[in-house]
Amino acid sequence: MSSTSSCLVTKLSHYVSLSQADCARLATLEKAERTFDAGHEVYQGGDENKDLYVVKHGWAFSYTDLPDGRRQIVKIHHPGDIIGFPDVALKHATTTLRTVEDVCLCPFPKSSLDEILRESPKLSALLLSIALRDQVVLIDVLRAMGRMSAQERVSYMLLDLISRLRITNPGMTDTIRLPMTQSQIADYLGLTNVYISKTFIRMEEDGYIHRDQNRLQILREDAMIELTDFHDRYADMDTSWFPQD
Amino acid sequence: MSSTSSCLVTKLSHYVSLSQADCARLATLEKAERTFDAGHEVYQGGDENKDLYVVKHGWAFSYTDLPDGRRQIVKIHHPGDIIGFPDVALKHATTTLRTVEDVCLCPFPKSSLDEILRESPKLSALLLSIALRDQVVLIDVLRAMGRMSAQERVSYMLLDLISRLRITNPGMTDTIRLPMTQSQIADYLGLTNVYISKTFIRMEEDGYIHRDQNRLQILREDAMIELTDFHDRYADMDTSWFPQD
DNA sequence: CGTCCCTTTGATCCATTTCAACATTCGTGG
DNA sequence: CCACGAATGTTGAAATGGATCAAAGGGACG
Repeated sequence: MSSTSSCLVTKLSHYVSLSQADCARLATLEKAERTFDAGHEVYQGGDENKDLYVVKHGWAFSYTDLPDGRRQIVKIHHPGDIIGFPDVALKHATTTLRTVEDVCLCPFPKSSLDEILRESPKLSALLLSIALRDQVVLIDVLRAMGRMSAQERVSYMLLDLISRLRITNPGMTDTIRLPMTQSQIADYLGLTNVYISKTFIRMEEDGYIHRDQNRLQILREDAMIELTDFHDRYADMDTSWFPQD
Repeated sequence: MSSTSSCLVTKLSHYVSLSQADCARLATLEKAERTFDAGHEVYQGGDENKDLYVVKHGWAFSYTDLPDGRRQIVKIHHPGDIIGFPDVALKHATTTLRTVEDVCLCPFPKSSLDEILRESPKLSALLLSIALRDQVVLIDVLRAMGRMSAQERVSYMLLDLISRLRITNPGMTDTIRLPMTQSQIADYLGLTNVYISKTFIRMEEDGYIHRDQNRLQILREDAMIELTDFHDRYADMDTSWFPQD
């Protein structure tokens, strides 16, 4: 299995150069493979926490429901992402994982982390950094949810998505495929499907975006960056303090 | 320096038993000590990221502002907490740190983490778990901000605070000291100070809470837990997969 | 005892929700 | 290849939770 076949290695080596041994360690995480249809629930909140997953292709998301049915999507997963990482700290899954489209996932057991922590300080530092960077991103989302209007939130979401996709896909320009429904976008941004529709229409009229099928073009990225005070958290991390192998 | 003098050791050994060597490693993080007056800004978002801090006593919080002044408080820090952990992944601080009252902090350099990652797999696993658990907590906050009413958010905040304080303070019953102003609570919950006032009054009338000076008693904890579908993320973590020293 | 900060109160306003109907797209089987 | 039904998106009217604004109380502290 060559390292180029692994989205995870692609994503992680964007930040720091990895030894052969470390690449091999990561590759073993993607040994197993399972495919799921669109709209399938892979595991549910409350389930015992057995596996983590690396996304090979397709989009998925994690969500929680309140008892009365209100739903909050907390994370959108793309190829190369590790799913279920936060739940490693706890005995039971805190979210439900649902596919957006047909998806291929690579499950691996929590205990694989044990080996990494014992044998590769550098990879440990990288995993820790990813976890901490994801915290920063969650904080950005929190800021959006707590203090931004609908249009600002939508803008923030689009900027975040395109920044993430650019990491593994450097050829990307200003157009993204957006396979999620407006109801799902609403559940991610803490709004309603109706208001997402109205906001998209408004943003299109105002020349911020252009929609065509499920493709979305960002026309005024700079204006949206200013509107939301957006910071790209993905482009680079501080790896200067990492232990050397 | 005995281990009982360290809030950090107290907090961490709640989850897993630590070797003498590991306790000593943690204790060195708390060697230095600085005190700050109430309402002081210790560092600002955008500053170069040099130190982390362990809280020795007093409350503080981290926040970000939008360019037009809207503020979001993203984390409230208590004794034993590590401040600035998420920013380790990045070169610059993403939030500003402000004290709520007189505070004593122990600064230590990022590079101390390097030593821990190289020398103690178990402590590395614990730090990683803390980071991941904090992600779960942020997800809970996100759910509250995205989908809960004002009264539910206030309830969630109070339950979260009391759960955290119970870790280092097992004698705690149902009454907490709440040194934050209503404006600060509003900035944490994505509301306004006016509406926080109205919500507190309503909750007091309805018999959920009782206020006296800056002490707050939770009268109907069970009802509030049900109202918010609250889960305690602090009481225990899954340490079963940790490497042994 | 005056000043400043915090909390409370009430009136009014507005962004978003809710509800309901209608339009469009898409997948599926006949 | 078309017809159908289900899911998704759009539209408009009415309702509402929380924001905004402004003024008045209350407490702590010099």
